[in-house]
Amino acid sequence: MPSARVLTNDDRLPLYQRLYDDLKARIEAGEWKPGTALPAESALTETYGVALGTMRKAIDQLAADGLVDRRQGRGTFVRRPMFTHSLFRFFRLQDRAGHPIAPEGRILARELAPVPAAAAAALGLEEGTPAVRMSRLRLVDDEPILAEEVWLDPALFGGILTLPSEAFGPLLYPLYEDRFGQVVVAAEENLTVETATVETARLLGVAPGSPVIAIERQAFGFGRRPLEWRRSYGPAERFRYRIEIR
Amino acid sequence: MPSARVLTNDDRLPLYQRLYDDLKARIEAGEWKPGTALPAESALTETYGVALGTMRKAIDQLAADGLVDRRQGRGTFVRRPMFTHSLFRFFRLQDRAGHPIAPEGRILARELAPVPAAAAAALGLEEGTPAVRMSRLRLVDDEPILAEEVWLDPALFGGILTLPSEAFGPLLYPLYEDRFGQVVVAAEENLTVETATVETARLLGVAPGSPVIAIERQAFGFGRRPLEWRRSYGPAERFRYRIEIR
DNA sequence: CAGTGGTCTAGACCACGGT
DNA sequence: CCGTGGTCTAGACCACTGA
Repeated sequence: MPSARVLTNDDRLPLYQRLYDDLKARIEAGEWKPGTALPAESALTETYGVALGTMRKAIDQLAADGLVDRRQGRGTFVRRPMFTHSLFRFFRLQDRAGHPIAPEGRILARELAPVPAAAAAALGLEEGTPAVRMSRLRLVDDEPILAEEVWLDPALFGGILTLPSEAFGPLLYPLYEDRFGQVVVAAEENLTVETATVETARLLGVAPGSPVIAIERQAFGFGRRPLEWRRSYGPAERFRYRIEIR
Repeated sequence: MPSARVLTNDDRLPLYQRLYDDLKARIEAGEWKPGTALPAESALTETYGVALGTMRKAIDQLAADGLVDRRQGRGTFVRRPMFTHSLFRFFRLQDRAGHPIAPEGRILARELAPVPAAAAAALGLEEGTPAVRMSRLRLVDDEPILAEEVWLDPALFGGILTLPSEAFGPLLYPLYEDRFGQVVVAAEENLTVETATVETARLLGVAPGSPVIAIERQAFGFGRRPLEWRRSYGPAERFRYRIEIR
């Protein structure tokens, strides 16, 4: 007999909503890790004591919100977030055949530095406290497309300063997981347009004062614990966004 | 007895998909006008001869795609598209209380002019043919937000050149509908970043060469008939876009 | 072949909106 | 009060996946 699960949240809400909330909380608490499968729908209906259709509606909503992927005949899997998101969504990064191009990542600097206000607020640190700062360049065909400044809580990621440079691959988040046990499960990004400073222009190989896209990202772990704050600049002439209305 | 409706499309598709396709086609053909209600779910299940749950899934998808709005106790209504979309989605247009501000529209020029390549391709005209061109400024608190150039097929909208200027309200699409019988039901937009030309800078009240957001929009009527092409420029410093990732 | 998610049905009751 | 969409159930069969 499967262990029953009791919903403790507001019982004025529709049952499928409460199921959604509970499943979402369990995923975000790390009960089922990214890439692994949830219990089968039939198993879940038994543990919660609801009808299949109701459970399906809850899981449909999880899938619509991008928390899980359903694959017929296989199961429902906790999704690994696509953190190359803004890169492919907003920048033209395709080869002649129209295939997406994976950018390279190059660490330019690693140090302990006084954390600026925006990063401090995002990470829950006091402004000016020493924190881990990394400068990083993303390139495609040796052409710079994003100049990044990454800030991390030294209590969690202090060891990153002494890692050998060979430990760094093209992506940072797998490193966070493998070396520091911190899984990035969600993020918020803010896009604005600015003009390139002398330093940013030099890194990106554009003229100072030319327009750049600024992307500020706050990344969260389980339980929405803030893990990372970064600000990236990309050349605005590579930016494009397409929308369909209605 | 309601008149039965037979689905003629691919019967290998799920029933709810075929229902969705058929309902969508009927909406886009103008069988139910924007703002009016569809027949009740129960009536639709009878005319199509399907179960309520199946019909609901089809209508759910219409609602998810933004074609209809469901209102409990009232009905399911064909949606009037929100064409102030990019304005509110990408530009910070709020008063101190956080309420959206409706911009004013001011027509600066109306004329017949040789249609440029991009507009010609969008409207299905030959490049260089005379077409209707309008220059328009959108303002909030007398501050310019968007400088627009609008192109129209003279065969459909030629009469717009001789309308009295009092005929123009804050929005163009109601005018297209009332005066020319053309309903805009969908659009595609492309956002890029450019630097302001002398002319655009003058209209927007910014420095020439400062970054601007360029929005190209192609608007469609019933049956995806191209109705309008426009290019708008807005000051980049008012641009902001926020994304949540998984 | 067994197990998973996908589709479809039939019917009950609820909550809301307008008369 | 009636008609609308909203929620929920119970159960049948299909289609895909991998052993």
